Amino acid sequence: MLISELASLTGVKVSTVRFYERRGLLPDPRRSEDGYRRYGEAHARRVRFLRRGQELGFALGELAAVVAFSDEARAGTRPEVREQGRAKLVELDRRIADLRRMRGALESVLDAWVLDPEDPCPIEDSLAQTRTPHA
Amino acid sequence: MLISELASLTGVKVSTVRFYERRGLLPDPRRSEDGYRRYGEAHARRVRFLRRGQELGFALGELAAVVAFSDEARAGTRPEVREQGRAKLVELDRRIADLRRMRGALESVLDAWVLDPEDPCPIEDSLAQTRTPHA
DNA sequence: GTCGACTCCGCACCGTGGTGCAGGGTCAAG
DNA sequence: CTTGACCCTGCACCACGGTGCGGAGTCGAC
Repeated sequence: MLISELASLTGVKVSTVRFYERRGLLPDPRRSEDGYRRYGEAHARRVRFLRRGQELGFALGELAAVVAFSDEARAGTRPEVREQGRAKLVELDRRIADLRRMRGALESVLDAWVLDPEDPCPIEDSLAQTRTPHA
Repeated sequence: MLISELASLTGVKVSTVRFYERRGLLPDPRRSEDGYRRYGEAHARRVRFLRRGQELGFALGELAAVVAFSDEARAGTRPEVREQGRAKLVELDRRIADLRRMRGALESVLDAWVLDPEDPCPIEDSLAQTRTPHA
């Protein structure tokens, strides 16, 4: 398929597809005689993955790493790659736990609806543990 | 406390604290005679919330809305505010579900570790449903 | 009273993730 | 053979979320 088809199929703009290609996030497609980019289903999957991953709060750089990792997975199986995968798993767990806590707090605010103005807001509180202040 | 104390307590830079203030994300602190900003625990809670929220993939603008919502909650209880809260809840559920799916996919890749190079990568696939292509 | 560490303000700059435009080519329909 | 809808490249620009710098004032210790 042509670039505009890929774009509309995945809900991104043509310029964004080319941007992903420049950044190496999307493998260079083959070109037809006229120089037009020709895409397949795998490209569409990749673009959807990138979009959704971003919505979930991953940076393009991270997604590039995941993508590289999954390529590695098919190719090789080097142990540091496994390590990275495990680390990502831990991070995902943390993220999920935080979102669940936040969700719970929001729901209880929505339900109970009576707050003492002197108390700290439970939504803010739900994420407020001091964690590694990371530098 | 002074700005640098707040900053180191919450793991952000002094310039970032001032930036949040400019953006209206952090309430203007009272000032001492010399014009220095004086912060309390509530400010620290707010900053931690903003940081963690960002890590979870919320934009500052969204967090500003949540913050405003939680302020509303204490103050008033207008029904459109409730609506927003409900909408946020749905979004959180969606996010959590996606992260769980992604986690599961990553784990199974890590466990099974044998992939047919012809199959689509399960990690990519875990997020690949065509959803509202949003404009 | 001057040193170092802090504060203030304003403004300019940076990386990330796109978006748009100029200037050009391709292609099918009328 | 022109018109419209596509495609190409390169470059400039945008919003977001900060970050740093200059120039100036403040504060505690020596």
